[in-house]
Amino acid sequence: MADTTGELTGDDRELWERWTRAQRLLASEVDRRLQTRCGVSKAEFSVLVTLFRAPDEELRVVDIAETLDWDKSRVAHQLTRMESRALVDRVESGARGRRTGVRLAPEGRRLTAEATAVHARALREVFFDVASPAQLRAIDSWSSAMISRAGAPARDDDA
Amino acid sequence: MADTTGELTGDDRELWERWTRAQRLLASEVDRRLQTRCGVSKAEFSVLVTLFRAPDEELRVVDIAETLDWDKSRVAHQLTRMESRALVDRVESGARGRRTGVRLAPEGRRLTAEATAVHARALREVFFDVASPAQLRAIDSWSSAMISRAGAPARDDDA
DNA sequence: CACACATAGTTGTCGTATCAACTCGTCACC
DNA sequence: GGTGACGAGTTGATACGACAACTATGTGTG
Repeated sequence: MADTTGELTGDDRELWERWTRAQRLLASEVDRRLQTRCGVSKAEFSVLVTLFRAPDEELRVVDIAETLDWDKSRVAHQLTRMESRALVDRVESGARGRRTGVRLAPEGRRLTAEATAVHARALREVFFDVASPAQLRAIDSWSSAMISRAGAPARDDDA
Repeated sequence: MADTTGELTGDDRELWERWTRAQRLLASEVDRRLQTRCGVSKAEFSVLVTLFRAPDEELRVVDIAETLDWDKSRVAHQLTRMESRALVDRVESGARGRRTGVRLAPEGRRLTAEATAVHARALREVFFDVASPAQLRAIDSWSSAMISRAGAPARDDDA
């Protein structure tokens, strides 16, 4: 609230830079572990977990897009790649009238279990066991405020 | 600290998802403002600010790469695009022996000033004026801990 | 039944990020 | 003074994400 131009103090600027840098370090460390230990990208993991949580492990493209807050074409492209890796199957629905569905393939289910464990362990080691309870509370309350302020819905990646 | 597998509690998982979502909302809002109000992408802005802060507004590709923690080829590609927009010039150094340098072009300098103001105002409105002082302190202390834990150097984008 | 219209999904294009290969100049050493 | 290693920079291949155009499958109304 210094002035009317929205300028920042040097301290503010440094805080912002530290914070974005810390976020980036954390995210890339988690991604790196997923990639090197399971051969799964963050995007793939997001899709796998979303499907895994769904009833019958089946969803429509649009459901995945809404859950992850992705563009539907991004989902389609991603599914094409994952289908070629035999992680998911595009099925002729049957259930919901006549639309197509996407299901976890056996290999996808196996990978999901493996990656979920790696992901959880990574989060604990590089985040939850590093931050103090007070820091976690502050981060969480800020997150909630930010989200409710934006009003938006979806959930996104990083199960 | 539940067990030896690194599993997370449901609360932890929700906290993590809220937090990554909040980060994403904040970052995309700032990026969106930069893009729509100045026609500058986050990557372009990072390069502009890095050059602007440098002595003589001139750096080598490698300096930019280290400062932003980018791959040098990413910098080269980015500079090619920005050069075609007349935001930067590749100069025949002169100073440092015979290597090439990168300088802010006049249009780049103008844009930097404009974008810096927009960026600062955006940060104030969507971040500093939203978070409480206590939250900011906690976020900052966590960031510092995270960075020193990683030991890493560079500074990255988002001036 | 036909027509328009909405919804779901795919495809193509472009800009961007990563990786590896390549060029070119500098320097050390024989 | 050649030659080989190294550092700096560029380029090309490939993958990914955003956006828009297109296809195909409902749904509604005359």
